Amino acid sequence: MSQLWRVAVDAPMPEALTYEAPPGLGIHRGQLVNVPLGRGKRLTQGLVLGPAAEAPGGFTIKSIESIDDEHATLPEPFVQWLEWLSKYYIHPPGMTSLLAYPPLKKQGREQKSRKAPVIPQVASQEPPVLTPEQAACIGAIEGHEGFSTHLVFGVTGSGKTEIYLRLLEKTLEKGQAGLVLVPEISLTPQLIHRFASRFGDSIAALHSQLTPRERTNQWWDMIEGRKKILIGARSALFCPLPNLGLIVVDEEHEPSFKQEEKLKYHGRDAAVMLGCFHKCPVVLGSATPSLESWNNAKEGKYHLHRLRNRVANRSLPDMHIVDLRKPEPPEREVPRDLPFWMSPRLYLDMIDTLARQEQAALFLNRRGLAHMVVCPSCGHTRECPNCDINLTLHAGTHLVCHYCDYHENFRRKCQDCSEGEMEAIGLGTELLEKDLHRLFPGARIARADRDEIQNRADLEDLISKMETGDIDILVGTQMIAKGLDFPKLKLVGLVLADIGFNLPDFRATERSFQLITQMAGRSGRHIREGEKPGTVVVQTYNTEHDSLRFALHHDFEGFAESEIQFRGQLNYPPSGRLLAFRIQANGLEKAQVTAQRLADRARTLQGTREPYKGLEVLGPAEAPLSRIKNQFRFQLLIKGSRADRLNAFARQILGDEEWIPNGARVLVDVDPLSLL
DNA sequence: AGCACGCCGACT
DNA sequence: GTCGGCGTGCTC
Repeated sequence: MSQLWRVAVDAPMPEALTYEAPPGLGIHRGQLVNVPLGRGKRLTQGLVLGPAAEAPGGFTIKSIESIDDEHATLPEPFVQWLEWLSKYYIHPPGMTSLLAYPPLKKQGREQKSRKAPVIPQVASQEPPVLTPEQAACIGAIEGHEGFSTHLVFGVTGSGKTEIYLRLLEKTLEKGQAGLVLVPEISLTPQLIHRFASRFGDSIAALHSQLTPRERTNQWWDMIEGRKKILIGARSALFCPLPNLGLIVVDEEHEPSFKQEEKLKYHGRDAAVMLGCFHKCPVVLGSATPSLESWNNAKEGKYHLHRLRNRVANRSLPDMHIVDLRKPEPPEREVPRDLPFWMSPRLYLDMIDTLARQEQAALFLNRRGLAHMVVCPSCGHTRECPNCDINLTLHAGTHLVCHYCDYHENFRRKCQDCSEGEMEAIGLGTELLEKDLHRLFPGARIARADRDEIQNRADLEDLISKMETGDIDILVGTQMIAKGLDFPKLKLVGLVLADIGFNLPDFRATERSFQLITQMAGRSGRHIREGEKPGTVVVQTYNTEHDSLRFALHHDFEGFAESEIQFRGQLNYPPSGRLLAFRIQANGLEKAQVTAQRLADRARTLQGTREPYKGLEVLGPAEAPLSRIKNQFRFQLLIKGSRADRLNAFARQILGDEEWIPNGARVLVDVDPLSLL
């Protein structure tokens, strides 16, 4: 009898399929092969995972058609990593494995392209002199052999990038390849430029703006060793680099590292595992580390490296918190008709900034705005008695918890101070811009939000206008908080910090803290020692909020300690682990029935197995965006303390999936970041 | 996912 | 009569 092989085929099969190898075809693990699948003469690609012990019943075993000779056998550590991804995130092994190949065939001969090259030619630059802190950090990381994970915790401007560059230099000297992951948003030409000025044409890049052809060419440049350092968004992990020597994850706290569809992996966590299989160091960097990473560092799983000082002794900005409930009387006269969102303090700071020919940026987090209910006189918001997260307003009549489905009627009168009337606040960047034109006639105002900035070119244009000083006031959402570095920007205003606090998500406080700290980092980045530092004004109805108390003093560690302790009380990450089931169906009834059946299966299973009794099953609850294009959505949350147990539990609940009604879908999100 | 099969409406 | 719409189901 000929040899049987397990092949992970490019189809949504929960397991690899079994094929036989025709004589003479030298099959081994890690090869890409073509196999017949289904009744027609369809051929599909698949990754050979290994020999099969025995033939499964009920199938006539088919033969592997051929070996795909365009692609060499994947490195063994990489195959192990793919298997881990598939198991950990409960995703079909074939659909996971096939992500490791480029979208197009290899280009025979280099074509002449009129498009600008992916990596620009730039003049090389002398490396700056390292600060003692930077040198110590590099030395400490280099002191480790094989796999280790390092969290570089350094305030904005403390020179984390220089540390990555030096470590990458050493990696190249050893003849190894380096992988640098950054959030898509910060993968700008400026960043690639900076790397190119140090490593010349040893750089390849992968990001969403590349055409399939460019992507394929970059992939081969790395695989065949013409390029040594790959910079990319999370998907760059799937380029099977031979001889990988270092992985860097910059801004490791960024939520965009989590893929929210298909294989719902976290780029940072997947990077750590890839380093583990490759036995190479992984360096995570952030000014506001995720609490997951911070906790791992505190528990000794990651090595912590602190950079406490900004390079060239640049000072941190002054932070001011403005209480919108009772703004302080202004020092000087202000117009009587200031809009409610503009405190006298912010107004005067803007006047002064503009008078000095410096720039101001106003930031408004628009997400979740429609649902936000706040008491204007005391700042109170209603929380769920079971989940300790804010309730959201539905149809203007009742408040709902999206974790446990708790309902209560919406009462106008504030139940905390019995004075104010709870109200939903409406505010958008367009309104801000309109008011600003009235308040600062003649000022050049630019708006940066999803409506104004549609693509990379728009963002480039905005950046260059900020750099040349063609903009006086910048108004925007999320996107202006990240990674931008403008020398003339001296005042940053956070218009309404509360919007971030009140999202119905246990990570809301963490997000707020990160956002405030990031915004603060934008202000006065290029101030020299002795000069007046930049200014940050944070307006809020809730001055006592934890994220503000700590951000005010640039105290990440204090914040992390307090927040981790709070999360621990309710077993939220990083103390506990979460797993979310997402239920979707084309009818409300069907979605509801499926969700209930799933919950019943979960609770029944919990009763039968001792180790599952420590898990918590929450829900099912209607998802906040409960209907999208007539797809009705519910979710079921599982809380536990151990990832392996949650994983096993989820697999058993799903079982053979035969119980799922036709037209309904049950998706698993392991370590969900967003519960919205 | 992708492809075959199946069971109903408007065409030469 | 049959061409083709896309809902349903299966793949070692």
